[in-house]
Amino acid sequence: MSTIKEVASVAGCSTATVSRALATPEKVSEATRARVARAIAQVGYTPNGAARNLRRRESKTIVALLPDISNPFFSEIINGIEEIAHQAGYQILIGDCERDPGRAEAYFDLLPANQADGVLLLTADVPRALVENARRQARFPLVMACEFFSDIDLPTVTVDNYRAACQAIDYLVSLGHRHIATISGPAANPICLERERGYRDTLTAHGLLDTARTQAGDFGVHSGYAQGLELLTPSRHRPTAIFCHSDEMAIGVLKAARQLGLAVPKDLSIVGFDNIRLSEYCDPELTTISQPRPEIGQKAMKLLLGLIRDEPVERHQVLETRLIVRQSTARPGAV
Amino acid sequence: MSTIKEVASVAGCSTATVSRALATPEKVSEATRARVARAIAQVGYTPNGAARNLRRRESKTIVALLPDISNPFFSEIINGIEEIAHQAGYQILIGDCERDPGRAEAYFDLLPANQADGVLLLTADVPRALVENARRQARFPLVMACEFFSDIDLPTVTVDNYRAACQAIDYLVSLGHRHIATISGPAANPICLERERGYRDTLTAHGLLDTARTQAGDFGVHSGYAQGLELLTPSRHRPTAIFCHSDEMAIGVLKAARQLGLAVPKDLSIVGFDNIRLSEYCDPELTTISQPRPEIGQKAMKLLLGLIRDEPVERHQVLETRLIVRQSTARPGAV
DNA sequence: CTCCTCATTGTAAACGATTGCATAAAAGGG
DNA sequence: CCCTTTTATGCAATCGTTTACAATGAGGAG
Repeated sequence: MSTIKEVASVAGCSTATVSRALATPEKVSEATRARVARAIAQVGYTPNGAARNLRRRESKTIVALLPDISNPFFSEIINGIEEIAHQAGYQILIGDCERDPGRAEAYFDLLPANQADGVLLLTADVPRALVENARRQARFPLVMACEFFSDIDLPTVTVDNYRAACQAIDYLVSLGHRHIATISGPAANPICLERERGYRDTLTAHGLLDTARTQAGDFGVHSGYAQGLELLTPSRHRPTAIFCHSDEMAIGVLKAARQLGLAVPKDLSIVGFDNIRLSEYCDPELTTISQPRPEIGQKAMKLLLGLIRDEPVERHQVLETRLIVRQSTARPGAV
Repeated sequence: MSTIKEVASVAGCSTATVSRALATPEKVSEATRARVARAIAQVGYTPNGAARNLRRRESKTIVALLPDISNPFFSEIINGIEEIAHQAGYQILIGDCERDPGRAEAYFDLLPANQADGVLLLTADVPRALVENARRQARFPLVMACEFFSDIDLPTVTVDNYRAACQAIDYLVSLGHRHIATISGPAANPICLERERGYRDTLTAHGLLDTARTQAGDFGVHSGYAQGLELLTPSRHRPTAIFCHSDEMAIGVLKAARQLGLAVPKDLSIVGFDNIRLSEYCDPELTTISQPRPEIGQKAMKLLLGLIRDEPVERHQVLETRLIVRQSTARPGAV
């Protein structure tokens, strides 16, 4: 509540000196610095952020836009983001956009309003006009992580979704599976398209393309369950393995299989994606593809900082995934 | 990037009029309002938030402090908070404090810095000095949700943890269980103490107090697993039912039971807490206590808004829980 | 002793909005 | 037609910092 003026008068110096004592202590004499420190403690001074932001024309805040806070997949990415952000003195405003696209716009508007210095976009599901508009502005540091736009070249941090899918499918084929289905995320999602491409290319390489079958979900556990029922309901060609684009959906499939009396992995192998914490605690434990989530967050934040500071940056960073084999996969029919 | 001055000059009026056209349109003539609107569109004006915050002495931002973002339990509460907050034109800064208490302090410091107008505390695990200090300040709107301090009277929104526990234990006793153990959250946590009290009182009421046994976890799935193993490893008095203070821990117990060859619910009944989404997708589906999460968030945010606006408020709000019976509970030994 | 440099501090002008007060014009009342 | 009220607008101070620039004094070089 007290201002820099009061500190200055108590310390017996000008406000400029107080300001410098805080921002650039090396420019202030030892003695003055001490007096200022004492005065600050005495009056209980906290610099007014709004005034500082106004004057400095920066907010030390960045916006992280998520498709869905409640998806546990994102929380560890956020942790990575926060770690780097706080080190650099930035705050994070987390925005959830799932409900309506108006939300996203409100968050983007914080940038010209000097309420945010950059945007970290963790979803491609925002009105593209926003993004295109942003790119046109001179100062609008924007980084995408995890997802991306296939036709707009933005700085990105992603994993190699194509290769990850190839790896999963290769593994299933090597176990002897010949009917491998996929439950993907939203059909138009670029990362899902990449994974789908990996899936189909790998099947093709093994001469199995004609058995390909994909259902689109939404990454959520319920859609996994629903699409799982769809795929597994008795038919001529019931798949013996399902590759899911998220662990949550894989857990949904687990329930569908249980309900239909199919044993996992004996009658059905399942591969998930993300390696969320609970994937080790379901029954059977999930074979899945692990993404380096904290690292994605860290790299994305570092990239954004680079853009904000106008430093040269590596605009496209691709991180490694890892196939983690647990108990939800086996040779078809094996005990 | 353009300022109110440019708008004013284009619209041919003073900055005061532009400001009023935006903030209190009814005080500006129809014609001027239109000219201003056109000018704004023409120069692409967005009001500078920092300047506004400085002048208005408010930030339209509130801080929500969580123990752990990655806990799915909180995300729906956040949704409730956001809903109300956005309606009222507020932004939410989500703070994760788990790692170190310094974090919490940094967030609290935003208030005197005019960077936040209030704090929504979703954890009691912050240095109490912060809270006590906050209470002493004149303007420091602070609301607790879910958790609370037993010895500091702050405005709160909670559920009746005592009654919820009673209900769960009553139900287990009514099924015929005589050895009911508990896996609680952190031992010193007030809500856990409440639940523990409900647990013990109910056992006492049924003359079963001597069979009480509690292990402390940390709400996380791994601690449920570890404490589950502890409780279930063969001994003279293996419990036939376990009441867990979170669904995640219940899922951990499920794994422990599986590993020890115990069938749920035949050999062991399990009751969780929170009714997270995945509780319906594990095997067996979890009997649990549902908390009205979005409503907790909404009520807490409304309460905080009331405090910010200096309106009369209901300082302590208690919401209802509901026991949801699914398949993880049964009569002991029943098929 | 003079001049220059450097370290330290102060002065005052921004930053971009909001708003109390004053003023002018229009409307209403008698 | 004059006086009062209302409506619409402008003027200018203000919010609390930061920072370019100027000023001061001390110390060193010549």
